[in-house]
Amino acid sequence: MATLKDVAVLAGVSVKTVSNVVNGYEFVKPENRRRVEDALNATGYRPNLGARNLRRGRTGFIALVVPELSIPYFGELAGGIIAAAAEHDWSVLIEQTQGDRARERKVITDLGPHMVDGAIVSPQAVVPDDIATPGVPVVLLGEHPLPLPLDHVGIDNVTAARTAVHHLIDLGRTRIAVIGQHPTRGTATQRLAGYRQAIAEAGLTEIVAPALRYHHSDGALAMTELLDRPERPDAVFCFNDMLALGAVRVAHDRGLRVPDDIAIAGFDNTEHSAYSVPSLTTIAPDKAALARAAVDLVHRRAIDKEDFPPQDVSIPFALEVRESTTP
Amino acid sequence: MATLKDVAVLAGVSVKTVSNVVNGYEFVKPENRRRVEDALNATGYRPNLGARNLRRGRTGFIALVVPELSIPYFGELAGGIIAAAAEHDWSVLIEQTQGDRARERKVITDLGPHMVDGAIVSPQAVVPDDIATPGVPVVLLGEHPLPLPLDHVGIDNVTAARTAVHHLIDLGRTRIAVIGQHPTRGTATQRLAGYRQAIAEAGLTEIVAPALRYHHSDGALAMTELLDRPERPDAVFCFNDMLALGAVRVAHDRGLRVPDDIAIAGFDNTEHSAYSVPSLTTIAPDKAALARAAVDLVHRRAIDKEDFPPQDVSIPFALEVRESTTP
DNA sequence: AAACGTCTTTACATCGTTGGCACAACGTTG
DNA sequence: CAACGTTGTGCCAACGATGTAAAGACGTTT
Repeated sequence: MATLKDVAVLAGVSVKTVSNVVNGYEFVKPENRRRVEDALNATGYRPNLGARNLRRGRTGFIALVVPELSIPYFGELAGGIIAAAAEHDWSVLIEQTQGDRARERKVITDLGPHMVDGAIVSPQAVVPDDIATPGVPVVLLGEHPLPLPLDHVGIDNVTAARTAVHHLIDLGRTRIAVIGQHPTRGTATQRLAGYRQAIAEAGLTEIVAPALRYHHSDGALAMTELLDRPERPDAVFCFNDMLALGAVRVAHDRGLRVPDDIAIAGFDNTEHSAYSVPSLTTIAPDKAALARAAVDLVHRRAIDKEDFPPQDVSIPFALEVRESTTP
Repeated sequence: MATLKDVAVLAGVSVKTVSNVVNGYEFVKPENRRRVEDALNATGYRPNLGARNLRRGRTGFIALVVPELSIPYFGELAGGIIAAAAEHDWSVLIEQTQGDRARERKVITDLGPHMVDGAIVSPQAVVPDDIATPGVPVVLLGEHPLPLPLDHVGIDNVTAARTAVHHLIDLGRTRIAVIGQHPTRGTATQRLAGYRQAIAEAGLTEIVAPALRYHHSDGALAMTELLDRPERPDAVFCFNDMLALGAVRVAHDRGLRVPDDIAIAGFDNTEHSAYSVPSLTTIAPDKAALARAAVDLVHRRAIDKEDFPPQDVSIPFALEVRESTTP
C-alpha cells in the first residue's frame, strides 16, 4: 500500500508537499500539484487513517453502545445513527451489552479517548458511578440516570406512557394492565410511572406484569400470566412492540379478539407494528431526530470543542393509533 | 490521558519496561513489575490503540457492510458478527449501502488497509470489478459474484428456495407465485432459480412478482398486484420475511384466509416470523454459524496470515414449517 | 541593485507505541 | 577469576501522517 513517501518519490517532491496537496493547501505550484495528483492516482494512495488520527488527535470513530442489535428498535436506531454520523465523516463502531451492567460498564471504560472521539450509549442498567469519567463525550439515549452530568437525548417517557394509557382509558377500558416492569431499566421505571399516573387519574387499579428481556417470548409469557388471573384485563399497554406482538399472539391463541376482547398497545413504532395482524397502536418516537440530535451533541463537544452545560434534549413523539385499539 | 511515558516516569523505569509489562513480557524483575502495575493503576493507563496499531500494522477493526441495519435480518446478522468478532478482540464498524451499487463500491474502496483488518460484505448490486483489489481480506455473505477470487459464506440459496417451493407443492398448491424478483440482487437470482426448478419439476407455471426493496410495503405492493390478476395464486413464496408479512397483511385485508385460501412462506427466519399471526413458514439459515464462519475466515487471512485458495463455505439451513402453510 | 514581501517548498520534530539491539547485572561454570 | 549464559533494562528507530518554522524562489518596490 502506497504511503505519502512513495507518492513523494514518484512525483519528485517532498513528503510535505504531497501532504499539502492531499489536504487542499492553497499555495502549491500548479505544475507540482499536477505531478502530485498524477502520482496519487498512479499509486492509488489512501491516507493511513490511524497515522493521521494519531497526529491529529482524533480517531474518526464514534461508538454506539446498545443492548442488542437484533432488537428491531435498536437496529433502526443504529441505522439512523450511522447515517447521521456519516455526515460528519464518522464511522460507527457498535458494541453490544446484552443489557448486562458489567458489560455496559466495561465497554464504557475501555472506550478510552484513543479508540473513539465520542460515544452514544443506550443504557439499561448502568448506575451513575459506572460512567463517572468516560474521557470522551458521551450522550445517553432513552434513559438518564439522574445525578449524572451527561448529555441526554430521548422522548418524555412518562408523558408518552401516560398518553398511551389515556388512549386506552378513552376507549372505555377499565382493567388496563401493563407489561414490562423491570427492576433496573430506567425507561421501564419512567413508563411505569406514566402508566401509574394515568391509572390514578382515572381512578382505576393497577395491573402490573414484569418482563425480563423485551422479546416476543417475554411478552407472551407475561400475557399468559395475565390471562390466567381471575379478573382478565381488557387492555394491555406494553413497553415495547415486541412485547406487544408477543401478547397479541397469546391473546389470539386463547381465542380472544384484539381489540374487541382486549386492546393492546406497544411502544417504539418499529416497522413491523404497521403490518402485523392486527396492526399495532404504538408510541412513535421521531427516531431520525433522535439520531441526529445525539450525533450533533457528540460532534459539538468532541470536534468543535464547545463547552456547555449538560443538555437534556427532548424528542417529539406521536401516538400512532392502529387496529389493535380501534374496535 | 496517561501515556506509557507518564507511567514510566511515575514508576521510575523506562518506557520500554512499562511496555513490556503491559504486553506480558516474561522477564521483568518482580519488584519493577509491581511498581509498574501500581503506576498503571494510579494513572488509569489505557493503551492508545491508534499508536499501537500503527506500530503493529493492524487496526483492531473489521468492517461489516450491509444494505440497511433497520432490516431485522441484518440486525440479527450484525449482532452475531459483533459477538463473533469480539472473541478475536475485534471491534466492528458498520457501514450501510442502502443497496446502492455506487455506495457499495465506495465503501469497499475506502476501506483501505488502514482502517480495518478485514471486511465482511453483504453485497446486493456490486459487480466483480468493484471489488477487484480490496487490499484487505474480504468475505462475501449471501451472494457471490462468481468470477471473483474471494471467500464466500452463505447458504445454498437455490436448494433452499427449491425446498420451500417443494413444501408448497406438497400441500397440493398449484398456482404458486414468487415475490422478490430483482434485477441486480444476486440472492434474488439464485432464489428465483430454485423456485423455477421446483416449479418446472412439478410441471406448474411460474408466477413472478418483482420487489424493489425488501420491506413490508414492497411485499404488500406485490401481493396486491398478484391478487388483482385473473388467476389468483394459492400459494406465495417470498424472498424474505418482511415481504412475506407484508403479503400476509394484504391477504388478510382482502378477506383471504392464510393458509386455507393462500399459503405464504418467507425466508430468513427473523424473530417476528415465529410470533406473527399466522406464524410464518420460512427458511431458517443458521445465522450464528454464518457469522462465526465469516469472522473466522477473515481472521485466518488477516491475522494468521494464512494463504489458501478462496473458500466457499456452505452454511446449513432448515425449513421452519409454521401456520402460514399448515392448514 | 539592495531590500522587501509574497509565495512555495522542505527539513525536522512529533503523536504513542513496539521491535531490535546493545548493554548491564547476575549467577554459573571451568 | 575469567569467561559464559541467562535475565532484565534502556536507547533508538520506526510506523505514516501533519504542524512548525525556516529556507528558497521570485517579483516588486525604492
